[in-house]
Amino acid sequence: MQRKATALDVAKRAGVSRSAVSLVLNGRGDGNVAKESQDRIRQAAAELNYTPNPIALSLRNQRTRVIGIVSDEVVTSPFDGNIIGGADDVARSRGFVTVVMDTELDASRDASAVETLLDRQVDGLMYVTVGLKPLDVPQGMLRVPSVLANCIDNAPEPRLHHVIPDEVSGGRESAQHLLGLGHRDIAFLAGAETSPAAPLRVRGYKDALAAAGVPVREDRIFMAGWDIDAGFHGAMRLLDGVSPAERPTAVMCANDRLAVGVVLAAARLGLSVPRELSIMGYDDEGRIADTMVPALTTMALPLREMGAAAMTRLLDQVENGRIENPAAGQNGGLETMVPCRLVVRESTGPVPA
Amino acid sequence: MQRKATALDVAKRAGVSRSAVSLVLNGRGDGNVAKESQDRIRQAAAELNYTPNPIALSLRNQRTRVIGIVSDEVVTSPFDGNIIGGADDVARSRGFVTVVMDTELDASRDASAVETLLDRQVDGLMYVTVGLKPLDVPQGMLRVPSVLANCIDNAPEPRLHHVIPDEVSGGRESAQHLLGLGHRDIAFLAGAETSPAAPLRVRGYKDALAAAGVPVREDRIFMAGWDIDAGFHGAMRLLDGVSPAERPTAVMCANDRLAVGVVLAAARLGLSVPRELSIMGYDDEGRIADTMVPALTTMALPLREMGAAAMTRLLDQVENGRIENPAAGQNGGLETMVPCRLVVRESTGPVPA
DNA sequence: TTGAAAGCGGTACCAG
DNA sequence: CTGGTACCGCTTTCAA
Repeated sequence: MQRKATALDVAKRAGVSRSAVSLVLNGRGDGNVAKESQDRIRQAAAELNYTPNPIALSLRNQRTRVIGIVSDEVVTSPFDGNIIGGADDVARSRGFVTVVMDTELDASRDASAVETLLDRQVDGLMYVTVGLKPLDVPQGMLRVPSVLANCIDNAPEPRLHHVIPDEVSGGRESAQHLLGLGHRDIAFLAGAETSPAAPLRVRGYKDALAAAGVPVREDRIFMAGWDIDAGFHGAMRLLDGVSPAERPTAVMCANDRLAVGVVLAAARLGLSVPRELSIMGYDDEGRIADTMVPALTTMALPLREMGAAAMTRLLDQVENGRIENPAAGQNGGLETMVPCRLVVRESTGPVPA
Repeated sequence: MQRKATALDVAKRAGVSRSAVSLVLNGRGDGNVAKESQDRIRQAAAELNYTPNPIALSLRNQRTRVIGIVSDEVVTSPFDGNIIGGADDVARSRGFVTVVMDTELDASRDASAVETLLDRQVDGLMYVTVGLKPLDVPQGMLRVPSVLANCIDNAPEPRLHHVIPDEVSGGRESAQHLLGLGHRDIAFLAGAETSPAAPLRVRGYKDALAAAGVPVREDRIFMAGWDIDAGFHGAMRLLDGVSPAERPTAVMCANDRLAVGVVLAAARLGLSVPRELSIMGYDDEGRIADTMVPALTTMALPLREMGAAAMTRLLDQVENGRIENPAAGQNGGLETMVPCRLVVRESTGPVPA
């Protein structure tokens, strides 16, 4: 395959000038170019398989139709990749291309990633994180339309719109599911305070209990961590050597990995799930929650929806030519909250008699 | 912040012409531009914070210093993201930018992703997959320097260089680890035939047994799948209701998730790991193998190294200007195999007396 | 209705 | 050693 056809090639073949080609192919032919020439141009373009060179377009128009996505570790970690998936769907469907740069949690790479992207003239920027967290927004993001997915502008006066999951109601609905099954003693392995998601989910959990008239016991809430071993040890503390009467009948976990640890502990202790103990996860992590034995009831994070919502918002801004950062408080709409979704599988059941 | 400085701005400030600026800043000043002008130019450039516009550069040079990475589902799945991490490290260190497009396993998006990237004039392409697999190479990849990571050109006459893990020796060394601990009856949950990795690991396993003079029992090898439930049910079949004498003393798994299932089954059955049963994983999946209880002994996939090797190879080609695809057999070097790495943790131990 | 020409930001060639 | 100029591919203005 030889060099790609240029507008000049098309013009020659159609016997017109480059300007005519440009006009016609951009829909501004009528009233400027003779109908007949228009046909010849379109035909020639088709024959030559012509598409304009995006680089020349970028240089000329000062717009690239590229959206830069900076992630803390979405690409390299096993989590939350679907935020990017959802974002990319929307971008592609609107004729944009996304380019992803992952800083692998090295905060010093944030600024340089943004600068690189800006240098390449991206039309907009999106920052995505694994797990809800506050973000020190790189300065450069304020120079083009930008949006935050799964993170929140960590500044006294937030400047960027963010799209996040509704963690409070996620925690609330998880607890409600368990309450609905008759459980009254529900422990909560709540992750770690280092993530803002943990306290929010705890708040939801407490709200639900309170609303149901069930007393909240602080000693039933553990901030242990996010991994399998934390779930295992937390569960052992809760269950090992404890008489059935004193033991919680259900354990809510702040993610599915904790729940795996709890299931494992239950197996070690000979406790049947969900007959003797109900266990809930959170996240609906692919190929964990659904393939666990028993399959985990969990609260699904709306990852694709979050990505899609964030990208939609961003592109609206880009296409409306709002080059300036949306001043805070402009219309109060600095936050989009996407609801989580309860997924009932087999690890939860009615409270034991 | 206003418009970025251009070469013209620098030229004006230094009192020279644009051409002089270009020469000096590209190191071709000596012998062409007076020493003194050179200093003024460099100074002016520094003051104005000048960097050349990459888009203009691309248009002019017909080279973008962008490498396109197409992935089947590396971004959106929890696996193998570190291949991209390793590749990106190398690219960045050599002044290239990578742009990743994930087709989310939709093969029909392959070609269009490649075309989009080509259209944007990437200097090279890399295709990355989750798990070793044959790849129907999109036509477009043959038009620029390209390389395959974790996949193999699925054509009668392979055309593209690929970088893959050495699965045979991975399987062999896994088995050798167990053999070394005294195990003689080692079962293997080998994934599924749909992946070429499975038979390769099986071959390594058989090689090791044969070399140690241990008879291979086909009924000890299960092709069950890749997920937790497959591991669980496979293990139950192997262990449940079987007398200690007839039971394997170790189970090798083709990935860490299977191993999680096996650990779970062992817990259900009251078998202590590794005292009564040794369990090995494969992959060294982050935050699974290392946080499992007990932590999994496993065979680590050299993901970062693979990404780095593939990118190094690709950039060498790009920079040597080898625009044509490297004809097969050119120097026999169409394959790079990277060794896996044994990681010993707590799920394996000496064979029970 | 058409085509010539300028300009986006560079690089590289070539007279002077 | 220097500055002018053409060109990369496209859009857009403007004169004919």
